[in-house]
Amino acid sequence: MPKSNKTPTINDVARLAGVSKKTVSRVINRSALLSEDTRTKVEAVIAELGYVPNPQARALALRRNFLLGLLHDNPNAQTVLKVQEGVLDAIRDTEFALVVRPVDRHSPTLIEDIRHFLELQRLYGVLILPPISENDALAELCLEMGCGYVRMGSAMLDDADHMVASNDREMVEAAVDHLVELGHRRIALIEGPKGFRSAHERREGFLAAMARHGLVVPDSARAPGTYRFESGLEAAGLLLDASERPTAIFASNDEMASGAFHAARQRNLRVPDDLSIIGFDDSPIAAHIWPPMTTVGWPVREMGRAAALKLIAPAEEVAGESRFPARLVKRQSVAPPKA
Amino acid sequence: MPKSNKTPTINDVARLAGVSKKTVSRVINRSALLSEDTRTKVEAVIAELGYVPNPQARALALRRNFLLGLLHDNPNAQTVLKVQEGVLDAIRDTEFALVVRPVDRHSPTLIEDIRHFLELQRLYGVLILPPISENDALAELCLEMGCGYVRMGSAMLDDADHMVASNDREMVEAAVDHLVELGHRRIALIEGPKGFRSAHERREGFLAAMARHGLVVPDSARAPGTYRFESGLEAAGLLLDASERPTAIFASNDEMASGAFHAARQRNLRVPDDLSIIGFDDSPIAAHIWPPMTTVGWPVREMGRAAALKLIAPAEEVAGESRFPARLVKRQSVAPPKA
DNA sequence: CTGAAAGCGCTTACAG
DNA sequence: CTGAAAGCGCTTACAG
Repeated sequence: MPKSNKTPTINDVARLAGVSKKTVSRVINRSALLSEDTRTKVEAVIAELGYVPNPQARALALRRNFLLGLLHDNPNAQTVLKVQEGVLDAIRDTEFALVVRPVDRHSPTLIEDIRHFLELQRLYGVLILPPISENDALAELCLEMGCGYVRMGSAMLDDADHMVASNDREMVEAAVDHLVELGHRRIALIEGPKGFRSAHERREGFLAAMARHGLVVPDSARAPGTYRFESGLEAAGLLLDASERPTAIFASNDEMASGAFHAARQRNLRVPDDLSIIGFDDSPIAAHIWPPMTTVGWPVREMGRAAALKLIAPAEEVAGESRFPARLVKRQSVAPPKA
Repeated sequence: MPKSNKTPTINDVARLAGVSKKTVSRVINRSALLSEDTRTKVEAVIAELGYVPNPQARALALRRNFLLGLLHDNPNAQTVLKVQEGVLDAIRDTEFALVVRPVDRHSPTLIEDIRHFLELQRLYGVLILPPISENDALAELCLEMGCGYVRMGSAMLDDADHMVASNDREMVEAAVDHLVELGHRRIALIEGPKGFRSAHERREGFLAAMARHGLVVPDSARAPGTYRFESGLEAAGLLLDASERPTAIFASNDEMASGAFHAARQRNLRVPDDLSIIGFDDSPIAAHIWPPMTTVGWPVREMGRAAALKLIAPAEEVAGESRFPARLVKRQSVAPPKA
């Protein structure tokens, strides 16, 4: 018997099962070349001893850690945390752990920093959140370093094994359809920042739906934003002060939509009576602002879970899914336009 | 010369420097027993080769990983993420990485789950966020497992080496003082959930300040909450429908304060003209709600950084600090009461 | 299908 | 102040 005050090692298992360490190793790693008898016998001893392979030793021998990395540039605290929860759902009761790594997408040494990080930590794989998930050089780096990766984003930027995406474009179309059905014709857009694929997708969805309905979008009905609250406030100000005031605004995310609420209030415009507003993300503020905001919600946690499974259990069914539909969450910031 | 296509190991350094591996190891680990000459020579070779010790190998030999863990029960996404940023500030350019571990404080197997986690991952140390940082059994577990730990919280629950705390009680007193100075007398409290130390501290601060000003707090001026938006809405409803309506409300966090804003609006009460509101946390919603909310902000990121430094560099100056003063962030949800 | 030997890249007693 | 040997707990070729 192994000394009971120490955690058992592969040697203890081998001795008690009467096999070599190598055979125990084969059981741990689910090698196919094993007689059913041997496997059963070894598994019994493993269970009896409560043996768990030491991750540090495996990491050294395999030159690969049992760690998943989360690379992000803090787009939104709530999103990052939900992704973390999703990843945790996937790795619960496995030997994997989650390492987080916030980065600065504007750093000139971004790629080199991450290269060093991957080299040092020898991660099993990384999940990359938008907007840095849109950086192809980063994906190539992972490939080159032999590090698994899955990108999260608003459109399929990579093959299904390396991508988990929402359907932003379609959902914004649906949001515009919703406004048009209620009778809105002058619908304005607050755009996301240049260089963000999600901003691009949402704008294209908006313009496509407007075109489909035969509605024109004058320049005065489009305003740039940065995804930040202040930019939404400013953009909505521009939109609302135009000669042809819109009856509805689609803001490319909830934070900017919140800014639009403020801009409306500053002009004594009531939401939704005088102005309908739709946001995107279904972040907490959408439910907590007054009146509660209609917005597009996407399954962040599920996407995080699926992304992690693609990395650690590609055979599982969920791991095969790459497209995750969002949905329109109807609340009280939308009403028919006043006659 | 080592093969240039491989990352250099301690053997390469030893050979080139003409010393034993052990001596190189001493340099890496900053052993005191080393001649200045040897140290300089070895450091030169390390720099030339760009040698970085392999963390996996060190982890195996030391039975300890160069990983910091973040144990939390998702009190607030923004807070968790800011702590992560603070920790990253501390471990930047070190060999440490940050592992996150959300837990469920209500799980009956909480301690056993964490024990297993610590046993498996052999973390260097963990940072524990409130409210689970208030769990003494958890701290004892860390001690027992030989895992460093630092708790974050609203009061000193442990000695300075294991604690980083804000001064919630004082700050709530300051918030009440502010209201009293403006002329408020009927000030109500929305409490945080039972069992949260922060809720306790904030309530005690509130009551102490009211007593100091000689103001009574009838039962009708205290309402329970859960730190969630909905509970703030409900609690404020109770408070505002009481016969002696308060002219100001202190809510124990911003989320509940946001609920109070809604409750006021539902009753056609204007903030701050008819009702002043102060929250706690300085979360994004405080700045984005209308009107912008006066609240207590605490230095979450700095506290995260200090906590991490206590773990990895106890000698550094910042690592010695344990008390982190919050401050009152004055915005527009507070005004003198109407005559 | 199974095993003995060597190795992953470090550190820990133990000497000297 | 410095080093040779053994060990941390696994896996990888290589045999058989």
